[in-house]
Amino acid sequence: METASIEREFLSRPGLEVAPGLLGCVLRHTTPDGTVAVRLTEVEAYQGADDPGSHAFRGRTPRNEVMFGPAGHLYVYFTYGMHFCANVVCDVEGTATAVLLRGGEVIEGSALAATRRLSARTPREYARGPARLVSALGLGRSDNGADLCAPGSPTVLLPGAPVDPERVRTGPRVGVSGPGGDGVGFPWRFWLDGEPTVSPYRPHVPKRRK
DNA sequence: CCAGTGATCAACT
DNA sequence: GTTGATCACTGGG
Repeated sequence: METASIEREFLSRPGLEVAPGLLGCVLRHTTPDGTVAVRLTEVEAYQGADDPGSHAFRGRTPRNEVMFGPAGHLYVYFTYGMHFCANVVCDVEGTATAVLLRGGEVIEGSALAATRRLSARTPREYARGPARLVSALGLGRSDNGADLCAPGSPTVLLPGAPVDPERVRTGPRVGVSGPGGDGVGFPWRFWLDGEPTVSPYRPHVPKRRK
């Protein structure tokens, strides 16, 4: 029997509560080219209206629409003119919180991931970083809104081997200022200690005007 | 270190 | 309708 996906009920809570529980879980995506699965080793929580770092901070727009929908769907966005990143939408419908998938280990479809990540020098780099993870899985704009909890979905979130709570580490979010970023406020980034697929920390850099 | 690349959105005409 | 700043990043020096 096929392994059942993570239950939507588990995800229907604030992203901050859900995030550490996603470590060790598996995101699997199937396309005509084949299947790649990634075991999550690094995630970040994003809140809604009271989180300046969140895409949902300024309210509902066409881009962040799926963040406001029910839990268990994928929020995929395009950034820096060339990259996609993916979040698991959390919380109840109308409340936009989510968890950014920042890093993971490819545990299935390594050969296919390699063809999608030509610049990677070692397999650990296939999904080390949010845009790399999306690229390795073969996700894109058309996967925005995909249901991760539906039986038979080509994009599915599965439970993984249990994680030792002692290995869960927390810290500020990457590339985000204010609450939950820099050293300020809350540690909204979660990762598994000792995993080589956790992306390097980079502080937020304010852009200078020309 | 820093350039690339284009969608997005607020602030304007 | 247009402008301009910003951007939850990556790869190459």
